Order: sequence, then C-alpha cells, then structure tokens
Amino acid sequence: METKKDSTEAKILEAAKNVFVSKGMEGARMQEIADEAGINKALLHYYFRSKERLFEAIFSEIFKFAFPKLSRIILSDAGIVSKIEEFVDAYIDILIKHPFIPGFVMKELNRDPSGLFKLVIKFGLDPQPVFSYIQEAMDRGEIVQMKPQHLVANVVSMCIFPFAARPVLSFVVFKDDQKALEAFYAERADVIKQFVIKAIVIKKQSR
Amino acid sequence: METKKDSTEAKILEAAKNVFVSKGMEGARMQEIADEAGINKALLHYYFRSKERLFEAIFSEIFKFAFPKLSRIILSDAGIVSKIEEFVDAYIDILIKHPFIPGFVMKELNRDPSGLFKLVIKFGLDPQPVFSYIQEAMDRGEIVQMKPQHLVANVVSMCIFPFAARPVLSFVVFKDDQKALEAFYAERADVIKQFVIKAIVIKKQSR
DNA sequence: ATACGATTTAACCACTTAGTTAAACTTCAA
DNA sequence: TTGAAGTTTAACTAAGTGGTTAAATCGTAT
Repeated sequence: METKKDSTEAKILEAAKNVFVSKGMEGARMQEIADEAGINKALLHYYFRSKERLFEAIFSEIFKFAFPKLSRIILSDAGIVSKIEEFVDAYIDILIKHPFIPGFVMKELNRDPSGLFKLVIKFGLDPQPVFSYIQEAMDRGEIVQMKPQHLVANVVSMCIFPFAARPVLSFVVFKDDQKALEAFYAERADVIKQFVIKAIVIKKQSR
Repeated sequence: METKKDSTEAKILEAAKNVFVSKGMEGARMQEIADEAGINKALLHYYFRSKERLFEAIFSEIFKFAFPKLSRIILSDAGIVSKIEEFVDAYIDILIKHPFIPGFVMKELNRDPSGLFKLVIKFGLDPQPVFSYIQEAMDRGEIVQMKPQHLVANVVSMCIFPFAARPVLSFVVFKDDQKALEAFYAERADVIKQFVIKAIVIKKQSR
C-alpha cells in the first residue's frame, strides 16, 4: 500500500548514499543528490531538513548494515582458527558487495571522527573481550604469542586496505583492468585465511 | 644569506601541509592557511597563485619524500626475506615519523585519484619488476606460492592501514591512551616481519 | 467536487569561499 | 636617497553553497 510513499524517500537515500560515498560530506552537493534522485532541491529539504541529517542517516545505515554480521561471528563459540576464517570470509564478502564503503569511512574518519565514535558508543562496541579471547587461545598454545591487538590489526588491515586503496590497485597494479581487479578481490578471502593460519598456527611436534 | 627569503615561503608550505593534511583539499581554507603561517591572504596568493598550485606542491612534496627510500630497498639485490624485512622497517619508520600521511593520501585518493596518478607516471613507477622478482623466489621454492600481488598487498596493508585508521585505533582500541598507541606503533615493524616470515617461508625438510 | 499531501518551479537570502585589486607601509640593498 | 621586493590592509568580485519561501500543479482518496 504505502510502498509508493517510501519510494521517494528511498530514492533520496539511495542517491545520497552514492553521492556521499563518492564525494564525501564536504564534496557532496545537495543539488547533485537531488538530481541523482530525479527530484528537486526543495523536495529534498522537504524530506530531510538538512544536509547533516541526511548524512547521518546514510552513515549510520552503512554502519548498521555491516556490524551485526561480523558481531555474530565474533561472539560465536567457535575455535579461534575457524572463527578467524569465518570472519575473513564474511568481511571480504561484505566488501566485495560494497567496495566503496572503506574509502568512504576512511575519508570521513580523517575529516571528523566524532560521527563514528558516536556510533561505536551507541552500539556498545568494545574490543576488549575479543582481545581476551585471543589471549586465552595463545596461552593454551594454540597459536603463537603476540599482542592480540596486533593480530586483529593484521587481519583487519589485510581485509580492508586493498578496498580502501582501490584506485591505486586499479591503476598502478592492474592498469585499469577491472576484470583482473575483481578476480583479485575474489581471491582475497582464501589468500588471507591461508596467510594468517600459516603465520599463527603452531604445528604440534611429533616426538 | 637568502635563508630569510624562503622563510615566508617555507612557513606557508609548512602551514599548508598542516592544514591540508588535517582538513583535506576541500576542507582546507586559504584563510586558515594564511593564519597558520602568520601572514595574510593576499600574501598567500602572492606566493602561490591558487589553492590548487599550493595543494599540488604539498602533495608531490610528501610523495617525493617517501618514495626514494623505499625504491632503493626494492631495487637492491638482497634476498627476498631480508628485502621484505628492510622494506617493512623503512616503511614503518617513515610512518611513525609522519603518521598523518596515510590518512591524507587515502582521503585525497578517494576524492580525486588523478593527482596521484600523475605522480606515479612522473616517477615512472612500475610494480611489474617487483612481482617478477617475487615470482622467481617462489619458483625457486624459497617462499610459498601465491600471486605476488597478494603478498605485496598483505605486507603493505599491514604497514599502512593501522596508521590510516589511527582515529579508530586511538579511540576504540586504546581509549585515547596516546602512550599505548605509540608503543603499539613502535612494535609494528617487528610484529609484521615475524608474521610475514612465518607465513611465507618454507622450512627445509631434514630428511 | 474537494481537500490534502506530494511535487515542481523559480526566485530568493544569508553566508562562505577563492581570488583580485589598489594603496600604503616596511625593509634593505645598490 | 632611491627603488624594488616583501608585506599589510581593507575592500571588493564572482561564484558557489545550504536552506527558505510562496505559489502553482498533480494525483488521489474521501
């Protein structure tokens, strides 16, 4: 019934996401968002009173979208190795489907981190339990010793960075060959998993 | 003698670097740069005709600064493992001394990559020889097989990303404890080296 | 028919920005 | 002393920006 009612609002949100993601908060223009949504500026302000409100709506939508899936994996009771494997698989899957999120988040992060911080607080995100969990696995001798923060940094870095630096990869490494770039991204999950596992798993001595 | 002559220009460049790095091209204001340099806007335009010229000067200065050191290591004739070690050491060293470069470059990269591409072309940077070199080491059985692009991506990701995502690390992981954050960065080089080596080196069978 | 919400049109405001200009002042070397 | 470069001041422009407003139009459910 009211599918038509949200249709304009949905168009606006979709358009705003595109423009904000590619131009950032400062670079985005309300006129451009209106054009992309196929409406006019007056109607845009009729739905979202200000640029800031619209931006916050988009930003938290992106965050809400990625957070729960990863959170579920992190909090599951799988073993450390398979948990890392699941995490990498899920993360790369999200990034392949939404490859422009990392660049966007990084840009806004370095412009004004307070928006992200609010979200982190709102979601009650605290990495401490993750670090403790990893530390315990290390103490049991399942994986090599290192500060858990470093292990997390390593895994997350390898997942996100190639997407955040997509323009460089595309131009410098793959000479604008988009097919090759996509193939590369498709391989990332397996590569990262193998890489991490070989780096941290302790082989049992057969003595 | 003419140390005083460049002093104003140097002040401008220094101020512009600070403002551009923290605000980005779009967020930076010529007035703010002038204020930071302790001069007025008219004089700023007297030295650098436009914002764009000033920005390009800063951007290529940053690039020129980091490039030669790493390039020298990459082109040396050391073995693959020690070359990676040297590369990681040098890279992390640069990043610790200039921790805001990655965030800045990422931001501008996602805004308008063309500036970086010009520099890449200007410097004649081509990663192909690096990939070939890595491939040969793999064929000799020194390290495990994987697409060289992935190995490079892994190493570079682990080096750069924690600096590019500094605000997140600082707030979410280290609860704004700057001392702890710096200590973390200081450990990165060793952690990455151990991590990578364990992940790629093939232990010789003692049969 | 009418009444209401959705939408358009087009003009407008207040404000900010990069960049210009012209005049005056300072410094300092020739 | 003169003159030129460096520097300041202050006003200005031209072009954007986000946001507002009022009137007209359109569609549709009552």
